[in-house]
Amino acid sequence: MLKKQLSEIRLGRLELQIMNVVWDRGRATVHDVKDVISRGRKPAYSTILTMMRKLEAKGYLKHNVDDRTYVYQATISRQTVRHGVLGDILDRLFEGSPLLLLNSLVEQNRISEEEVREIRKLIRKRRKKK
Amino acid sequence: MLKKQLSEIRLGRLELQIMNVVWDRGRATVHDVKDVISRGRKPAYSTILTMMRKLEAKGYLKHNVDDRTYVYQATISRQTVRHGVLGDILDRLFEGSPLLLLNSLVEQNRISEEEVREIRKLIRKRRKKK
DNA sequence: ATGGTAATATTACCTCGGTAATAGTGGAAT
DNA sequence: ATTCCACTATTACCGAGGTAATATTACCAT
Repeated sequence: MLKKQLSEIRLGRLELQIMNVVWDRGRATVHDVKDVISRGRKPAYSTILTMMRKLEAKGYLKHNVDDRTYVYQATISRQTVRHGVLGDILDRLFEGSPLLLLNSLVEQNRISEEEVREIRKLIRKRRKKK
Repeated sequence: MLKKQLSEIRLGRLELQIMNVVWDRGRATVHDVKDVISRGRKPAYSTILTMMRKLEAKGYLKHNVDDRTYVYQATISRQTVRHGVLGDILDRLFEGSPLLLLNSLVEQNRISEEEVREIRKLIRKRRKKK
């Protein structure tokens, strides 16, 4: 498979914001993205345009022309990027150990008993599917 | 406190490798780091040197001179960086939801019943400490 | 046909991580 | 005193993410 190594997926802040909008909406124009993105200092239309072209050049987006307007869609799934990025920081910052990562989440009070119950559910569901 | 926002911590691949060596050893010279880092195309001594100077300029390292040689130490803890980076991708890629992140780990088969048991232990331990 | 409008295309620049060659410096050995 | 050695300091460059002004294009309305 020609599929790019997951660990090679690297997206900057703005790139990821753009991808998030496209993922959320399924399809999005430059204007759509510009309208959604608001973060203090909002990027200009031409900035978004440039970045979306670059994302397309990198193969993360593709576009169709609809009435003279480019409508972009993602060619890589959110899940794929999530897995790639997570695996990457797992390796680089947590010695490849999910437990260390989990521990960090616990220390930040981001996991409580409730989340633990949910995880168990997820695991059981997964086991059944297999 | 003047403490920099955690979400602003951004370390490149090589920077993180260097920090990892310094964290592991407590203190390290440029040579120490160079000796430890080996990743296919190994960086030149002067590359490590430059990066360590930059890390010091950014406030992540400091040095003492020992017999004419710079001995570096970290000024930011591994835990702090872990929390910062994790919080960052949590916000940017997982809608701030630890559960979505957990789900991603489960999908990658990085969490099984065993890890779940460990997490529960961690949480209980944490609760007791408080 | 022509001018306005709404889109994309082009171009240029900044910052930063990464890379490394080369220059400088100062103690040690002869 | 001179050379060598082992460091650090300086300098320069590349690629990529980010930023945006400006140019171009092409439809549409008059």
